[in-house]
Amino acid sequence: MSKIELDKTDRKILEILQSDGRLSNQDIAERVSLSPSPCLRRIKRLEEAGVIRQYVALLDPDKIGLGLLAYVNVRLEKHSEGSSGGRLPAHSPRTDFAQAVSTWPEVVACYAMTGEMDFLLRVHVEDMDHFSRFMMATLLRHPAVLDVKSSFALQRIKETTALPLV
Amino acid sequence: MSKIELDKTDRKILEILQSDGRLSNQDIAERVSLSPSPCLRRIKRLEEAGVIRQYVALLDPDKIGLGLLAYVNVRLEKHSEGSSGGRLPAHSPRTDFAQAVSTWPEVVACYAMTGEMDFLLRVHVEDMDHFSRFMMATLLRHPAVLDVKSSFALQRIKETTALPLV
DNA sequence: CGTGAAACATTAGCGGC
DNA sequence: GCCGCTAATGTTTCACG
Repeated sequence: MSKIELDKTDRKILEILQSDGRLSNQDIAERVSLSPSPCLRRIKRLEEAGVIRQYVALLDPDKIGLGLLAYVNVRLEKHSEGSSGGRLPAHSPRTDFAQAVSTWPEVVACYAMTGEMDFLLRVHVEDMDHFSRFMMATLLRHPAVLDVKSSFALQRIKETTALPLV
Repeated sequence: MSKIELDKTDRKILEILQSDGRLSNQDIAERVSLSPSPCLRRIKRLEEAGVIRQYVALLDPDKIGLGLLAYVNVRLEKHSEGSSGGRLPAHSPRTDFAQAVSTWPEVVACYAMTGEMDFLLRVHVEDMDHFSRFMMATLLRHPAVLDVKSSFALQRIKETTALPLV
């Protein structure tokens, strides 16, 4: 569940796989100056420990017609529970909203956040038209939503899935 | 550069590769009811067209000691250019800032945004201590930065790199 | 689009440091 | 403990029908 011990070679392997997840074990082995079998054993160990969570292909949003990236701050209605003490209710506005979000394909990420706004959503859509349809027909129609503030990406300065290896 | 024509089979392939980027061509071929060679030809075409941008391994931030995810809104100083008309200056606060951001490993994403705040940064760090060091020693020390507002992720409701295929 | 064959990659077992 | 060899098995890739 928590932190894993990584030596220099492990970090090198992770760096390589974060930048090219399809390199062959042989190539990786060569780059970390190991023979294929111990290299593969390390990779397997990292996968089983959950350090490597998944291998994926990253697509270009523009090439598949998703030209607009929005970040939407959402504030939910305050639910006055009152009665049942500190217990988490099975159907709070929060859990309802979290469940709904998971089913909306436009929303690729959603975090509960500190600060005034309760949630931050990352939304990929075709254009403003699609975005406003999503807002009117889906997000603003959800009963738990109190208000929202949207911002749109004008320019991608930096964007990587590779985490810094400390 | 712009949109590419995708048929049903292409979309199926992309969906599969977005969820498992290391599946063998043979497996993919089977799942889309094709034999390996036309399947490989399609994948190669999608890679060359730039629809598939990259294959990567996704790591678990907690497992490598990056327990804190922050979103930081940054506002830059207003630069009074005045003289040189509409031309983009080679050293505006904006381009300086964009270049600096690219070199900070904690910042994994940065977008220029609409709205009051000029930039949105996604920042992965170990803990609050590391975060406040990053703020004091790096972000707030940059001459172009006017002010910042930070929020922290309390809970990951949804997080995927897979884009919805329209 | 599919077949087949050569080139290449993966992976388990075993011995050595 | 971790490394590297070997050998069987499986995969990719391309010319050709």
